[in-house]
Amino acid sequence: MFSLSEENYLKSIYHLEAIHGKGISTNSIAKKLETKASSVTDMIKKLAEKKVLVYKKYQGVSLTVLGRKEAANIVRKHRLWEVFLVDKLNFSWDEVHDVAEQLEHIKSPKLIDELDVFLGFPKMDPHGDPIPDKEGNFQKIEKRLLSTLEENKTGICVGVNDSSSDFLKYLDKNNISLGKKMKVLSKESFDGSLTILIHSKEITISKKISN
Amino acid sequence: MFSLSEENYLKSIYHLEAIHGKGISTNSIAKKLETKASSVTDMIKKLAEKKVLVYKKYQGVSLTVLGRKEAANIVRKHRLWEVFLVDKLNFSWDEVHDVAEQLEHIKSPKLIDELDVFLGFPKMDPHGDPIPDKEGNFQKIEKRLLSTLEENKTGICVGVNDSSSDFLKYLDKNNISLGKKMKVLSKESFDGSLTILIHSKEITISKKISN
DNA sequence: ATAATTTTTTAGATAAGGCTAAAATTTTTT
DNA sequence: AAAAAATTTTAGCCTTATCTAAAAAATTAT
Repeated sequence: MFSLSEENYLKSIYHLEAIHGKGISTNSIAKKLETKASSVTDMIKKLAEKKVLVYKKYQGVSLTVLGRKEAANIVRKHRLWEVFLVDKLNFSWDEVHDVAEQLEHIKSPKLIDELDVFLGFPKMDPHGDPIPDKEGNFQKIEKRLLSTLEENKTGICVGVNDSSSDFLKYLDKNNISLGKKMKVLSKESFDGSLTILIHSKEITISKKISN
Repeated sequence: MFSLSEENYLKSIYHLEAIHGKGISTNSIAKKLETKASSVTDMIKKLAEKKVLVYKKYQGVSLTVLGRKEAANIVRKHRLWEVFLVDKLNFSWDEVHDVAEQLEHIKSPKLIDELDVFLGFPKMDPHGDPIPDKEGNFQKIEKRLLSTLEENKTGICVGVNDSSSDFLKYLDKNNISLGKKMKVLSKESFDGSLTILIHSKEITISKKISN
């Protein structure tokens, strides 16, 4: 069994590996968890003893198969709870993160199985991120940044890269949501800003948004 | 904001006050929480500083208005989650306690409000215990122990005094559930056992069960 | 009313998880 | 290749919530 703190470390390392591959540095974990590198060193030693990751001094860490499965399960719980909050309890997609962050640590296999049934076995969370199954596997769908789409090409919004409340509220205000079609009308090479057509309305968005 | 441990103390003291009135002893709290009296002394000092209870050395504790409201809210959350588990996720009434014990500590006012809406503002949990509103008030319904019912009188099961899995499974096996009518046919004065008519079937139950 | 017993509190220790400051190691620069 | 910089680890300390053992107070029995 893992403590709340151990679970948060596992989850962070899991997310970091998804982006940067194996060999995650102490500092990057510390940054992600908003803690100090020295605390991270202590914890990864403990997690290495528990066989969920491999650690060699000064070399960063990598999850073991066991660790990855454990982490995927926490992510699975997080995302299922997000679906529950949005679909059943009228939360908007910018409100769910903090609550799901708490709910993901509830320990009960039956609870999460039944929640999955109750929600109709969703494959995606409200931000377009995939929900792993119990083995930790999930559908990968082809994704590109809007900023890499060429002029006059059309794409469908399948996810967001940033789940901060501020960003999601911006999208809501501009009527951008999952499943929406959008066409790139023009790209400004000076600052990378983009004019797109969505809902037969033209809007201009910054490079930061399109990324 | 209260820690998980502080919340558990508040809840225990709240339940003890409901049975024994004000002035709850250190030892009784220790027994309820399966901890040591010395730990209780430490914690109640802390809770007294936080103004949720009044404490005088060697005199036991009493909840303040603030403390009672805080505790009632935890109980509210616990019982709403129990309703959710039984009504929506196919849990049986003997399986819900441990999970609700975890869920009751999730912090999000919106979550619990919306859950209340989603469940249709239930007034009772699956064991027949009342669900307090946000102010800590709840419907009191007249209850008597089955063991105090006279011969040839009929009553309706409105709750249970023991929510242990073993007891609830026993009730399931004998088809006893909330709302069931039962008539006392005879009382055995020797051991206090009772023969009752339920579902047009006669069964004999021990004093322990009827209490 | 004094002695024995029970309850409660205090004192000191422990484990988890985090911190700061300093030391060790690795990486980057020159 | 040595010096400088950055990263990582170690050492020692803090807080929270526990515990045990001993002391203090209250209660019960004689």
